[in-house]
Amino acid sequence: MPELPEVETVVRALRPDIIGRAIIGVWNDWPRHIARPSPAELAARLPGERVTALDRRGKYLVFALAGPETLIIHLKMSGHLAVVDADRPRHRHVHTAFALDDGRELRFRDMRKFGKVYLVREAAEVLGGLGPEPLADDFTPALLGERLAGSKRALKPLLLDQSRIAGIGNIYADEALFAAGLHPERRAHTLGRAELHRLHRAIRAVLALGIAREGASIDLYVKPDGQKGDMQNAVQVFRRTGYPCFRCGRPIERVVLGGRSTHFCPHCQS
DNA sequence: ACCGGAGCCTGTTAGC
DNA sequence: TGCTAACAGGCTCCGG
Repeated sequence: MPELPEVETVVRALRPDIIGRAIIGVWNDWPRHIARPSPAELAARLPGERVTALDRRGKYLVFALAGPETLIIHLKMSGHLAVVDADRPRHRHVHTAFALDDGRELRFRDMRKFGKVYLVREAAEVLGGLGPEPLADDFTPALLGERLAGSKRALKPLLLDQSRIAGIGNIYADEALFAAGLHPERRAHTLGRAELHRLHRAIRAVLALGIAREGASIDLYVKPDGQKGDMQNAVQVFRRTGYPCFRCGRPIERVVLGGRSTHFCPHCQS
C-alpha cells in the first residue's frame, strides 16, 4: 500500500518525465476516480495546463500547474502511476490517463479503484486537514508530543490518523512502534519524555529507510518502472505473524486495532 | 473524545 | 478439483 516512502519514490521517479510537460487531454473510464470536479469539468479545465513541479504531501501527489489550479492524486490501496508512450496498449486496470505534449501519457492504474484525482484552486481544500510532515526539519520530538498530547487513544490508531501526522500507514506504523520498543496498544498520554524521543526517532528512521529502499512491495506496490522496492526485505514485524522476532526470537503476534492488522513483538514492545 | 462498523473495490487465499 | 466466503487496506461517514 503506498504510504509516505512509496509515494515519495513515485514522485521522484515521475519528476523527470512530467515536469515541464503540458497536459493536452484526459481519458477516464471510471468516473469515481475523479473526486472533483466532475470528470467532464476536469477534461475541460486541465488541457493546456503545464506541470511546473511535483511534490508529495502526506500520501498525496501534488502537481503544481502553471495556471491557478493544482492537480492532486491519492493512490490509496492499489494506485500506480507511470509515464509511457501513448500508443502502448493500456493495462486493463488503467482508469484515468493524462495525455502529455510529448506523445506520452501519465497513466493511473488502480485495480481496487479507491484512488482519487482532484483539480482544485486551493490545495488546502484537499490537504488542509493533514498533520505535519514527519521527515521535515521542524518535526521535532516536541512537535510529536504536541500532536499526541492529551490523547488517551492507543498509539497504533494515532499514528494512522493523518490529521495528527501525515504519511504513516499500516506498514510503517507497525515498524515504527517496533523500532521504538512501544506496544501498539500503549496509550499516548502515558509516554515519558524518553519514550517520546524514541518514537520520534523511530518514525523518522523507518520512513527514511523506506525511501532509501524505494518502498515496500508487500501487496501491489511497485515503482513506476514496474520494479519492486526493497523495503519488504527490511521489515521487522509487518506480516511476520508467528515468525521469530529478529531481536529476541519469540514469535511475532498479530492483533486487530482500529480495524487494522497490527503486528508486534510482545516481549520487545511495552 | 473515542470506538466500532459499514462501505467503497477486486485479486488472492483459506476453507469446505 | 471447484466453488464460495473471507480477507486486505486508506479513508470517510454514521451511530453509539
